[in-house]
Parts: sequence; C-alpha cells; structure tokens
Amino acid sequence: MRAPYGLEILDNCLSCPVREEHLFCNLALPAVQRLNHIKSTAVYPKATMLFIEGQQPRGVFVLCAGKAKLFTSASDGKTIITKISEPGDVLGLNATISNRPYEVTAEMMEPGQANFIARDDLVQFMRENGEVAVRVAEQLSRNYYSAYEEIRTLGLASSPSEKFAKLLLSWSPRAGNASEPANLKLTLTHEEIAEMIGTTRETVSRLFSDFKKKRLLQLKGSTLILPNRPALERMANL
Amino acid sequence: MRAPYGLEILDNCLSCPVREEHLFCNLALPAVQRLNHIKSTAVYPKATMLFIEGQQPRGVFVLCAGKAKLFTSASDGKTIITKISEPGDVLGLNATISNRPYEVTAEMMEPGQANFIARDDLVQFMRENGEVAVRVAEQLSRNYYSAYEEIRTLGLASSPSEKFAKLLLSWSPRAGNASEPANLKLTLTHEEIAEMIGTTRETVSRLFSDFKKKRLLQLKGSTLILPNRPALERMANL
DNA sequence: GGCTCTACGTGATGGAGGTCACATTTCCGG
DNA sequence: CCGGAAATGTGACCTCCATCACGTAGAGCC
Repeated sequence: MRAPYGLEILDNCLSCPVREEHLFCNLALPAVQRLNHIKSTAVYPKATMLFIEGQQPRGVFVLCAGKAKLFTSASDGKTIITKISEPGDVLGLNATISNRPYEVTAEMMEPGQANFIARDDLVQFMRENGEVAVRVAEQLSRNYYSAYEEIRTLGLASSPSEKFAKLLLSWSPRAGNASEPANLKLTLTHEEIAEMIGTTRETVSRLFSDFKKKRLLQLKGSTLILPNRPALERMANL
Repeated sequence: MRAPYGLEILDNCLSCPVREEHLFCNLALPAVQRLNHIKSTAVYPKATMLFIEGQQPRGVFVLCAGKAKLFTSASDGKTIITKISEPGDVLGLNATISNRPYEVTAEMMEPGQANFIARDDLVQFMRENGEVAVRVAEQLSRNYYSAYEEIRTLGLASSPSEKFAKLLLSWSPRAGNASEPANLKLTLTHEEIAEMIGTTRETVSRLFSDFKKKRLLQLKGSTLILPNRPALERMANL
C-alpha cells in the first residue's frame, strides 16, 4: 500500500494515477511534450525543505512520492501546519504565480520525489496555452478553498475539541450515508496535531483520552478508528 | 471624498481609476470590447446580499462603488468577517472558477454598484484569451494570499490584543520608514471588528480602552489615529 | 541489555477572556 | 427635537486551557 521509499527516479511522474483533479492530467499531446521538456525530477530525503517561508519563489513542485507538511511560523516560534501534502499535490503554486515570497515552508516528512517547474517556464507555458492557465486557475481556487476551510476551523470553532473533531472528520473519507466505522493510519505526532488545530501537545493528549472515553475514537497500534461519525459531526457543529 | 450614493449607473465601471492590480486593466482593445459585451451593470441598496454562502456560483461581481463585507457563519450563528471589499475588488471569483458553492456571503455595507459576469461567459473568455486567464490566476493567488494572512492572524496570534494590533496595522497604509501618525476613518462597529478578529464585542470595547490608555490609538469622532506604529508592530509580533 | 532521545500521559495552577447583566450614549427617522 | 433602537462602556463571575513540571513508554543503537 505504501509508496516506494527507494531512491530510484519514478518515470512519468506527472501522469495521474488516481485523482482527476491533478494539475496536468489529460492535456493534449503537444502540451505534455512541452511539459516534459520544462520539468525536472529530483529525489529528496526526509526533512528536506523544498522551499522556505519568505523565500522568493523559484517555481512549483509537483509531489510524486512521499508526504510533505506545509507550515508557517511566527517570530516567537509558534507554528501552524496548514496542510499535509500527498503525491499529486502541487506545492508553491500561489507564490510562483503571484511572484510573492513563499507563504509557507514545505518540508518532506518522508523520503520522496518531486518534479520542479521553474517560474518563468510555467508562466510562459500558461500564456501560450489557455487550457493550462485555466487548469492553474482551477488549482489555485482549490487551494483557496482549503485555506478557507482552515479559516473556518480556526475562526469559527470555539474549543479545541471542536477543531479536533473537524480534523478527524477531514481525515475520514466520507463514506456515503452509511455509518460504517472509518479506519485509517495515524502518521502524525500529537505535537503536529496540536500545530494543525492551534493548541498545545498536552491538550491534544487529553483530547485523545476524552474522545476514547466518549467512544468517538479507538486506537489499535497506529490505526485510528472512528466508530461514530455522526457524533463527531455534532461535536464539530456540522 | 466619498463615492456617490445616487442610483445613476456609472459609466466605464471596469476601467481602473487607481489600482494597477485590477483584474481587467490594460487589456487589448478586442478583449475590452468582448468584456463590455458579457458584463452587466446593476445598482444595489445597502444590505443587499450579492450572493450567499452555499449557493451555486452564478458568476463574479466587480465592485464599482460602495463597500461590501464578506463573511461566513457557523450553524450556531457565530460569524467571521474575512474581508471588507472596496471598489475594484472582484467578488465570487474562487467559487466561480472552481464551480463550487460560494464560500462566503457578500453583503453591501452601503449602497453601491457592481458589474456582473456570468460563469460560462467568464470561463469561455478565459479559454479564448490566455492573458485573461493569467490575470484571473494572479487575482486568485492574491485572494489566496489574503486568506493566508487571515490564517496566520487567527492561528498564530495568541491574544485578542495581538490580533487587534494586526488589524489596525492592516488598515494603516505603510508610510515608508517615517513614523508619522496614520489617521483613517473608522467605519466598522465594535461588533464587526470582533467578528474580524474572532473575539467578542465586549473584548473589543475593552481593547479600545486599553489601547487608548497605552497611547496606541486615539479617536476623534470617527477618525482613528495611530500615533505609534512601531509599538503596534511590537504588539503584533512583527 | 543498558542508554539516549523523542513521544506521550497527567496532575496542579493561574490567568485571560468569554459570558451575563445592565447602564449609558449615539444615531437616526419622523 | 424626541423616542426608540442600535452601539458602546463596564463590572462580576467563572470556565477553559496554556503553562509548568515530572513521570513513563517506546524506538533506535552500540
């Protein structure tokens, strides 16, 4: 089930194995050829910073393998993780398009691979190809949407438990109307979860205890089970 | 100084009186003609909802006169104002491009006027004209940036006073290095300010008192004076 | 097996700010 | 100029969570 962690370069990394919304899927052949010409592929070890908050944008990274966390920090060191990126995601697009500094730091959480497209090449490619520009615009608006969800979570939720419930729900694939329990792998530390919902590690630890007691979640090793989605939704004010 | 509040239709509302970043400025003539053909102009009284959170996107509004507030609400009624839009701003672009429901409600705060461009027309226009699509992408990434600022404010600031200081700073035009006091019109109620920084009206009221006492702001009628920008920046952790 | 380092669990404590209540002022339409 | 509504000022209270402090558990390593 897991992405290969070896260091060999994956071929055809821009193709779309799963998700329809990938940025450069199903383009016309000439566009694909042009794309292959301007992209470059590289392999990154764990903890690599693909780019750092505040840097001038060099271009975008299309993640092929591995996960990356995107986060931003205040001068006092407080940090919020805004997204855990997975293969297929495009990183640094907003900064690159608007030519403003990267607004987040992107750090590999595991060894992985990514395609890089330099800013000038991408902008030129967009100008020549309206379809590509539309795709980019769509991707940007998706990014905006998830930023908006973040705002709603941070701004509208009154308690850490509410935010925690929202986070759990966002992890669980919405399985139709059925109320079958969702289970998934928990790969984040309490510290990281705390940085995602704007609270402290200790509070997250207590939240896990509370939620277990209330039968809102179970942990078997690193497998997280959510037996009662509706109750979570009630907690999250949905 | 104030925009006319009469109900006559302003001509040439898509032109750019002030700001360079307006969406459709300085386009080639044929594009401008096309634009004038697909847009329609209307006048809206105070408290009009241009669109409502959750509605399917009909298209975008380019605000010509008047201010509008953009906000989103939780089911329990708690509300956050994410932006005060001013003439020249483009409203509803993200939802329109991604064809997802409007993520906010846009409500006129004063009588005003806006151009409307229907979704299909806009998308078609973008496809035919790569330059327009690039402009749209740039606008989207600007929107994303301000959403990001919001996230930083809500997520990284620990106290209401910190957020309040940030808000005041965001209102004050950054006047070079000089430390001349900034003054500006205060058009929002304490309630609205509270909804912008995620706190309560009472707390905002107390913040005004505290900040006055600490010589961080003065109020002359509805004119707000910030005599000590550096001190505000310190409060905001900048 | 023992060592170290990181992740996690949990109690005690204090204070910031949300909540409620009510007084006062400002605004605005008639 | 007046009356009601909306906006604002302020006190009292009390909850929730950040903080501090420590103990424990597990993972990797020699």
